[in-house]
Amino acid sequence: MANSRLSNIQRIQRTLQCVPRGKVASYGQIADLAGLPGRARLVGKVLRESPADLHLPWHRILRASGQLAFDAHSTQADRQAELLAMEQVEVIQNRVDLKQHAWQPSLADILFRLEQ
DNA sequence: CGGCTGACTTACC
DNA sequence: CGGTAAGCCAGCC
Repeated sequence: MANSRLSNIQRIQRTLQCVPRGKVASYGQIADLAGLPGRARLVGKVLRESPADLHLPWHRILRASGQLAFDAHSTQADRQAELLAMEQVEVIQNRVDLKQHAWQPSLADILFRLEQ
C-alpha cells in the first residue's frame, strides 16, 4: 500500500485533513477511514496533541451521536460551535444534525485524497 | 509486565 | 431521548 510506512498518528492526521468544510465526521469514522478501526480514542488523542500549525479541522469532529465532545457551554464547545457556524453548520443543544451535515465520502474520493 | 487513562462507541433499560 | 455499563486499545507510567 502507498501509505504503509505512515505512522498511525500520521494516517489519522491526513485523514482529518480530508474532511471538507461544511461537513462533520465522528472520531470512529476517522479511525475507520484511516485504516484503524476501533481506535476512535486515538483520534481524540491526536487532535488534542497535534501542533496547531497542522491546521487540522478539529471542530469538524464529533461523537458518533452528533454531540460535541465537550461539555455544553464550555469554552471549547463554544469555540467549536462558532467555527462550525462559519461553515453553515449549526450546533443546537451542543449537537449537530448528522442527517444534514455528516461527511459521506465515496471510496474513490478517499483513495484519491490519501494519495495526495 | 500490569494498571490506569481517555476530545470514543455500542448495547440496554 | 437520557443514564449506565461494558468494551475498546494505544500510550504512558
